[in-house]
Order: sequence, then C-alpha cells, then structure tokens
Amino acid sequence: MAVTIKDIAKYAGVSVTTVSRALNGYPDVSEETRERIKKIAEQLNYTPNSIARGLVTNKTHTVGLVVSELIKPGAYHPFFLEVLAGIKAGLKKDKYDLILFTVDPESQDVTSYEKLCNDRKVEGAIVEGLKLSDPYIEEIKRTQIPTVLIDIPILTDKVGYVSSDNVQAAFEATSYLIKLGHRNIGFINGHNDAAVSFERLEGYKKAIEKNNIPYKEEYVFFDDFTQEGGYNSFKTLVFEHPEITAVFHASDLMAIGSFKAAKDLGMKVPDDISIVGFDDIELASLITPGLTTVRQDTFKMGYNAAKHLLSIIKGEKPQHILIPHKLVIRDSARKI
Amino acid sequence: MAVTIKDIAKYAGVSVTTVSRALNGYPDVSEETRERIKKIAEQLNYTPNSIARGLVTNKTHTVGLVVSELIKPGAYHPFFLEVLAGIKAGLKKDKYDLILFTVDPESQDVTSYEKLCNDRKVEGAIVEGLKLSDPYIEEIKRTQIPTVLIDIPILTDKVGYVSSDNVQAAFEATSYLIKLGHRNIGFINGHNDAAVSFERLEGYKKAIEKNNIPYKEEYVFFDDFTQEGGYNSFKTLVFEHPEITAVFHASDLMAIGSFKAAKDLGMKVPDDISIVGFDDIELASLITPGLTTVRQDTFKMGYNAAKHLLSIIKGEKPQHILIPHKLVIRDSARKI
DNA sequence: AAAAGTATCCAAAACGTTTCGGATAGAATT
DNA sequence: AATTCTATCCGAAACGTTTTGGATACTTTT
Repeated sequence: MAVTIKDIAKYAGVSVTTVSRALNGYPDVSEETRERIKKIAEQLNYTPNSIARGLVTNKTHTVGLVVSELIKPGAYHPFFLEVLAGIKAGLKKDKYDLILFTVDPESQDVTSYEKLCNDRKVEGAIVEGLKLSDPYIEEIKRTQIPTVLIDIPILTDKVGYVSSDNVQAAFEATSYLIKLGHRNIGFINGHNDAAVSFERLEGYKKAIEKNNIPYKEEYVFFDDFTQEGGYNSFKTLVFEHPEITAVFHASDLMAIGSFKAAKDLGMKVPDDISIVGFDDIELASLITPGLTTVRQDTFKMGYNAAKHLLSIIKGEKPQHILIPHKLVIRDSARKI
Repeated sequence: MAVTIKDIAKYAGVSVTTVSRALNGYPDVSEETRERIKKIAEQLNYTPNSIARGLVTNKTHTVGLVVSELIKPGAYHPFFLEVLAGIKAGLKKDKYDLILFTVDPESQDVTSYEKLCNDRKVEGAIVEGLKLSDPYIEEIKRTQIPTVLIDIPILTDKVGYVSSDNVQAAFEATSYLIKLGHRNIGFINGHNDAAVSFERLEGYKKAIEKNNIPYKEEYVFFDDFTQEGGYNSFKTLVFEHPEITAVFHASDLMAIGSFKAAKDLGMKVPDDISIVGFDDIELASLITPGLTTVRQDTFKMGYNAAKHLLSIIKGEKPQHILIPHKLVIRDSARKI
C-alpha cells in the first residue's frame, strides 16, 4: 500500500500537520525537524497523493487539449503533432499535465464544453480544429474556464487565441507571385467554416488590389483543406480559366492535390503553372518540385498556446498571440 | 460554487447516502425516490466530482500514454497521430481519459516510470517509441502497473504488447522482390536499439535463404529510421555493391531518403534500382513513383493497445497482440 | 515578578464522494 | 400476538491531504 503522510508522521514522531508543513516549505517548522522529515519521506519513498491534494486545493495541475474530429478517418490534422509537441514543451516547466479530449458532433451533443472540462477538473483548455459553426464556439464565447483557441479569433475575459498572421502571410505569398510576373493568379481557399479562410482571402485580395490587378471572384474557389479539395478545384479552375498562370492555396494539402491534378492534365509545375501552398508540412519539401509555401511555426504555436493558457489560469488578461510565419521559396513557382 | 451531493440531499429531503446510492444504481433505493433524486440532480446541473470519487475508490478512470522524445526536433514519429487516434477510439466506450506523458533521457533520470504513473494516479499506461536501451525498459519488466507496449516485445503478468508481425511482413516484402526476379537485394535496416530492426532483419533473411540466395551481411546496413539514414546508407550501399538491383527498407522515411540519394546519383527508380519501404505513411503514395511498401495498420495498433490495456486493468492476462499488415504494391519496384 | 511576544508544535475540520454497518416500519411466518 | 424477515432509508467513517485556529514553552519587555 502506498506510503502516506500518516506513515511519515508516525516514523518521525510528529503530527500529520507538521509533516505537511515541513514538506511544503511552511516557515513555522524548525529546520531540524524539517530535515528529519524530508529524510524519512525519501527513505519511505513517499510521493504525495495528487487526488487527495486536488480535493483539498480544488486544483489538478492538468489542462485539457480539445481536438475536433481527430478520430475521423482522413481528417485534416497535418501539423497536429508539432502543435502537440509545442504544447507539451510549454507546459513542462510548470509541471502541468495534458489530457487529450477528442470530440465530434455526436459527442458534443451529449457533452458540453464546460461539462467536458468539469468532468475531469482540468484547470483550463486549449482548443484546436473547431469550425466556426461548431456548437462549442458559442459556449466558449461565454465560458469562465480559462481557454486558448488555435486559429479561432475569440477574445473574452477568459479566452485568448493564438494564430499566424494569416492576412499578412497570404499577402506575402500572393505578392511573391506578382513579383514573379504573374497577374492571373487563382486562389484555392479552404471551406468557409474556418476563420483562416476569410483571413487568407483578405490577404490575397490586398495583394491583388495593391498591385492594381482587378480582383476576380471567379478566380477564387472554396473547398475542403484536403488533397481532394485541391484536386477538384484545380481542375475546374484551369478548365474555366486557362489564362491563369499561378495558383495560391490555403493549405499544402490542397497544393499537393493541385500537383496531382496538373499532372493528370499533362501540365508541368512550374513550367505551365506555378503553385504556392500554406503551412509547410513535411510533405512540402519532399515532393518534386519542392513546394513554395508559407511556413507556419506550428511548434511555436503550441508552445505559446500552452504558455498563454497558464498565464490566463494565473489570472492574466487573455490576448491574441501572433506567431511569426515565413515564405519558403522552393521550386514550384517560376518567373514569367 | 459547484453543486454537490449535499445540495441534492437537502433539496430532496434525503441523506447524502441515499443520493449517492440513487445516482449509482444501488438496488436498495425505491424507484420513486430514485427518480425524484435524478430529476433534482438534472435540475441543479449536478456533475459528480471526479477528484472526490477518485479519493474514495482509488480509481481515476485515466490511463497514460508515454511517448519518448516527442518534443525533440526531427524525432521519428511518422505515424504517431494515427496510433493516437486509435488509442482514443479504443478508450471511448469505457469512458477512460488519456494523459500524455512525454519523456526523454533527461526527464527519465529524474522520474521513474512508476513515479510518472503514480504521480498522476493513472490506472495503466501505453508506452510507445522506447529504444531497447531505454532505462524504463528494465523497470517495465518488473512493474505492477498495467502496461501495454507498442513494438517492444515484453510480456509479464502485467505487461503486454502490440505489434505487426514484423518477421512475416519483411519476409513478404523481400519475397516480392525475389518474385520480381531480384537476387541482389540490399536491406537498409533501422538502428539496433529497436526491437523491430531485429525482427525485420529476420524476415529479410528468411526470404533470402528460403530462395537459396546466399545471405550477404555486407548487403545489410543499420542506420536511423530517417531520411538521412536512408540517404547515407543507400549511397554507400550502391557504391560498394553496384550489382544490387533492389533495396528493402525498414521504414518509409529511409526509403524516401534512398529515393533522394538515387536521384542525386543519377539513378532512376525503378528503372535502375527497385525500392521498397515499410509503414505506408502518407508520403508513400505521394512521391513519384509511388512507393511499394508494407502497410502497418497504425490506427488499429493504437485501438488494440487501448483495448488490451483496459482488459489488463480489469485483470485479464497480458498477451502479444498481432496487428495485420499488407504489402502495398505501387510503382517503385519493377520486374527484371 | 508579571505581562507580552514568539517559535514551534498540534487537533480537528474540511474537501466530496463511497460504503459499511445499522435503524425502522411494515409484511410475512409461526 | 409474537417473532422473523425485508425493503428502504441513514450516520458516520474513510480516503489523504491542506489549513485554520490554537497550545505551550521559552524569551523579551515592562
């Protein structure tokens, strides 16, 4: 059976109170007594019971990570692993543990966001991968649970968010294509249930309009952030607009889908058409030619989400944390 | 403040005991009283305090997932996401939560495996990504904590493991190359700190020897399961043995590294050399030509690891769970 | 000498639940 | 009618820790 404070008290010939106070650094215990108790605790291999401690303090030293549709086959989570690694790194110093909650529309009908967090007594949560229409969105706007969202722009007394500067990043990517001489630039965007889709569209528009190129709504497609989405949109785009010489995408997977579609149509990248992506997932460097894309620092995104959550838990004011991005120039876009 | 059993007892005019027994389905509460209590609990939005419950029952309904070196940049975790998705799916029905523990040699010096699990009071753990020389390996051989390992062959009273049939899979992949007419087949294996490296080597050998091809130790290289590992080994292998017409790899990443090396050497895949991988990560289908490889069902691996852990927690005997694999024939190996 | 202050210890309540052992009213059996 | 049985309720201990309020012996001040 596990060693408890009571065992140590008995061995040391002091009270449970004195043991608790000695181990927790309270000043009203003599140094001699404190050292004696510490030595005994070590000898007995004592480790505090986090459950009992949690009952008293009402704190669990855990946070949740809520991910939408992780289990769904073929779901879009191309950089979840790096975000996760970043989150763990961000929690490490403060010794917080991470519980993974995977949700989907079915489970969300049964379990509200607050019930999810309360059931497990997490002190806060990071939320990733929600669509704008997700039922948790409205709830999170009102929640008193410290929360940090990734790529979802909600800011309240208890809720902050972390994202890249999607507007600026899309602006830079589109500007790069313009700098290469392209003027007929298509944009294959994500579905309109994602905040980043609107932001990236805004960036694309700004670059187009800044260069006195007329914005053409018919050059912009909306689809799932998947290869299939890219593939299908690309085919329709170049069929309907053969004058297009470059396509910017809201994700690398979409860009890769377009690669495949181009190949199937007998088009060469970048000879016949230039392609630019967004995210810089591992795949981007491995395909031929290497994909020119916007790199999001997903590890840093996770790391900052964790740090920010801990600061909100400690009472600081939530805010929007911007993560730097970088245009990575490989070989999939050429000068015309 | 959160609603407790005491509040419900007061509202219902019964004791705390009766409320607990009513909500937990004990038979010695009348149906009329039970329904009344349930209705009040719902009205007051009561949710049981998992901390208090855990203190009494000494059960937390959580399990740990211990992952080695997730945070380390460039670490090898190409199918972790699917394993994770599988684990979550496996835990869902029994309503167990998952706590993610990331470890590395530094942290393992400070926190033993049992301390890690005890500190958080998880009821068991799944362990992934450990090397054979990992300090936790010896500890896990003796542990009384229900444990399931992934790809690490340890079987005790409390420890089981889940893996593909690496021997058979490697045998089939090598046999396939032989069937295509190859007799000079190289094998770029993983480092010898991984159990699967030995198993895959055994399978390669069995296929070679079964076809009366002399086994040549100099045809076998050991390196990290990374692109760099594949790249470097491939260059040396084909330099020292230009007679080789095919190479089998212990991972897709290594195979992709070899692709790059072949390209840098002016060799065409599969015209000049056939390449076969292992894992079937997403990349495998996306490179050109598509990689012929062994598909591991990583979702099922995670799913079965979780189910098996729950069965060990419930007292069943640990065992070795084999997950089916499949040779996926794409275009990177040709007939000679 | 008496009063006030301080260092160092402790008893017990509290946290919110489960569960053990028991109370009691009514029904069934002798 | 008396005894035994049963359905349905309950008091309080326990889980392992923290923390509040206090006790006591010794020191310092008046």
